[in-house]
Amino acid sequence: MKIAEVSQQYGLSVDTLRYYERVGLIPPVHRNQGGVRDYDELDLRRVDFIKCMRGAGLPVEVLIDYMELVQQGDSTTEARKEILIEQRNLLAARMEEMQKTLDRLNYKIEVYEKALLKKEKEMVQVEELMAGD
Amino acid sequence: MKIAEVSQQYGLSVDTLRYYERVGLIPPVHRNQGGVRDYDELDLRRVDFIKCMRGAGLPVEVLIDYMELVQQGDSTTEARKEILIEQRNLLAARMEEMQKTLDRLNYKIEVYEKALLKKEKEMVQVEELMAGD
DNA sequence: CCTTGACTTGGAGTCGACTCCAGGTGTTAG
DNA sequence: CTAACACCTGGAGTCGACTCCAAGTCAAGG
Repeated sequence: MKIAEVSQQYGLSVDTLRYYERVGLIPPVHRNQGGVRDYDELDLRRVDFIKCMRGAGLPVEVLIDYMELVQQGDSTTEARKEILIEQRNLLAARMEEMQKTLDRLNYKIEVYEKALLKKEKEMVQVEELMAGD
Repeated sequence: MKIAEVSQQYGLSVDTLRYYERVGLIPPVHRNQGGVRDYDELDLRRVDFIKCMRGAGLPVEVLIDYMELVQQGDSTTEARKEILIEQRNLLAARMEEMQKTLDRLNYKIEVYEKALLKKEKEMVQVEELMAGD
């Protein structure tokens, strides 16, 4: 699969895909004779993983470290697990914070809704008054 | 309350507090005779609100627009509500994405845990073999 | 009176994460 | 044979959100 198609499928720009590879977020992608990237199954799974992790805000640097360990093989399993655990905990913490913000937004929206309803009622009253009945 | 204390209490740097005010995220804070900021109750509530919203990743620009509407008074209630609804929806969407990532991280961590356990068992077996009993 | 320390401003610098560009190559269609 | 097109590279530019700095002011203590 060539880069344009991958870009389409995963919603990442071709620039971003090349950038990810350049900085080591994704190990060198398979190329055809002409030097053109031709993503295989494994490459795609990596793109998917990185897209997912980046989408949740995990820092590029951390993911680079992680992918480097993956490349180094079985001896790094423990270290990799530690990275994932730390990032999982950070992510959970961020989500809790966001939940509080979400609650606060919902509350404020409710308040606005009530205020708008009240305003509307008043308008009706004014109309009635002006209509004189 | 002076800026250093606000910074302490809310965990925002004094630079950030001044920056927020400069760009209009927080309306001009009350000053004492010497021109030194002296945050009152209302200022603090605004700091708290902005800190909360920024903490969840709402863009500074959107919040500036929102705060501007707040300053403009009651006629902007509807518009403000619309902003909050949109941001609430975006936030909820981001949280869903993050939940998927969280699940994926948890799954991967489990896999690593199992792999490490297996490795350990093998080590024990090797030890037993080498001990010869 | 002078120093110290917390404050002020305007403006420049940094950081993370892309995003864009110029100039070059390789394959396919006319 | 050449034009069009999708790809390539290295490097520069952009963007959002701070963060830092120099130079100045003011209030309190020695």
